[in-house]
Order: sequence, then C-alpha cells, then structure tokens
Amino acid sequence: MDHSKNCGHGLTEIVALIQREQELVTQLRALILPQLHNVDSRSAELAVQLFDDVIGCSTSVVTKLFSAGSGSRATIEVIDDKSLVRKNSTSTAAADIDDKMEEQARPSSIVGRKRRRNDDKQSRSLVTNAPHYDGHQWRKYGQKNINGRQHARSYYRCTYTERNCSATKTVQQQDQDGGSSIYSTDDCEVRGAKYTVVYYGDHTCKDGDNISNNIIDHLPNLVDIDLPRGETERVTEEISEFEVDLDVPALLEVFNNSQLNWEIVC
DNA sequence: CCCATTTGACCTCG
DNA sequence: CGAGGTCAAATGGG
Repeated sequence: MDHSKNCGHGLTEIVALIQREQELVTQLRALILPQLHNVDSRSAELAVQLFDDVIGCSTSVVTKLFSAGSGSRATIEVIDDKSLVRKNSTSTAAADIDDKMEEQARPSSIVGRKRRRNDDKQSRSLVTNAPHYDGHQWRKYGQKNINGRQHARSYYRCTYTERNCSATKTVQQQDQDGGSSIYSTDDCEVRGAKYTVVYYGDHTCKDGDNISNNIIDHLPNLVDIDLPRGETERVTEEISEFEVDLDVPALLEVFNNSQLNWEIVC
C-alpha cells in the first residue's frame, strides 16, 4: 500500500481521523454516562441518543466520502474487518424485493426458520476499550472463533427484539502484539485491550422511556469479553469496580494514547 | 422457575 | 467447501 508522504491528505487519512473521532466519542460516552445516570437518568438517555447520532453522522461522512471518491485504493479502516462489512446497499427497495423473492424461492427444507445475515443492514464499526459502554442493552446469542484471530468474536442482539428492535452487534477483541498468550488473565492486558465493535441496524426500541433507565444498571451484565467462564467473572468484577468508581487513571491512559495517535495521523 | 449465557449444530455466502 | 453468522437446547445463576 503506497501512500503519499504528505500528512493529512487522502481519503485514508480522513477516514482515520474520523475513526479516531468515533473512538474518542465512545470513550467519552463511557466516561460520562455512568456519572450522568446517577444525577439525571433522563439526561443520560438523551446523551445516549446524542452520542449515537454523533457516531452515526461521522459514519455517514465516511460512507459518502468513500462512495464519492469511489477510489479503489483507499480501504476504509473504520471497518477493519472486511468480512464484517458489506457495502451499504444503495437500493434498499430492491433489496427488499430480492429478499422476498429469495424467501419464496428458497427450498423449504428449513421449516419456518429463516436466517438473515447482516449484509442488508447498515453497519458501522468502531474501535473501543469499552465495548460494553454503549448505552444499550444487549443479549449475547453466539460466539465464534474466527480464523486467524486470537480471540473469539461475540454476537449480540438488542435485548428488546420483542419490540421489533433488530439492532445487533459483534464484538471482536483485537489481537495483541506478540501474541504470547491467547487468554491473558493479566489485568493490564484486559484493561488495555481494544475491541472492534460492529453495529448492524438501528435501535427501534427507544420508544418506551423506561428502557434506557435501566441500561446503566445492567452494565456489568454486558461484559462481553471472550474469556473462559472463570475469567469472565474476574472481568465482570473489574467492570463493576469501574462503574462504581470510575477508573480515571485507566481512562487517562486511554486518552493519552489517543493523543499519541493523533500526532501520528497529523 | 425464569432468564441470560454457553455451545455445538446448522445455515448461508463467496 | 470453508468461514462466518444464527439458532436453539442445555446449563447455570439469581
């Protein structure tokens, strides 16, 4: 991949900047939401939506930039795993029709069972240290070992599927350099680990106003780090601690790292 | 007993 | 056919 020496130019740089922005927003959200919820749960709810909107906007920018450039060389890094990301379908209506035709054409070997892939949903991804602090409540429905990855990928869907909420997400812990241990129980490593979170679809479950109120309450349940059972408990403990008494040093560390990355990019 | 998670089987797509 | 995504029975915790 050749790239111009000039800093700050080109699609990839812009995309990298936006990715950084998304990451920072996510971290900011992780910092603010628990605090805010203690003070005013309504504001916390509003903040969740605002954060979502901000991230959604920047994702749209990336999408537009990419389609405008339609360049072949720039690989969108906001989405770091190409297998996760299908192009955002421009013709949703057509896709809909396709879907229905497909439904009919399918051999009905599967009785009353239909598996949909996320391909036709809007996807946006970000890298974060706190994949569980996204303000929504998720239920895990699967976990998979991915080829060439040190850590399994976890699959989540919105808890409120009964309310026609089709939002799903996948969480993939990024590989550590060195790769000496597959499942490190080292606190530092767990804390410093980064996760690629890919969101599919939008939350349509926001209507009820009692939903977001208990989001934060359940945060410890949202721990989705792919560790063997015993270790999950450890992490849960750690997150609880994090929630009750924000781990400011760790967050500062994160922010400091972000600053470093900024310098690299610009 | 209810509900969330785990886990292996199954399905879909490239 | 392999890899990734989803389902659903089993399991365990509250």
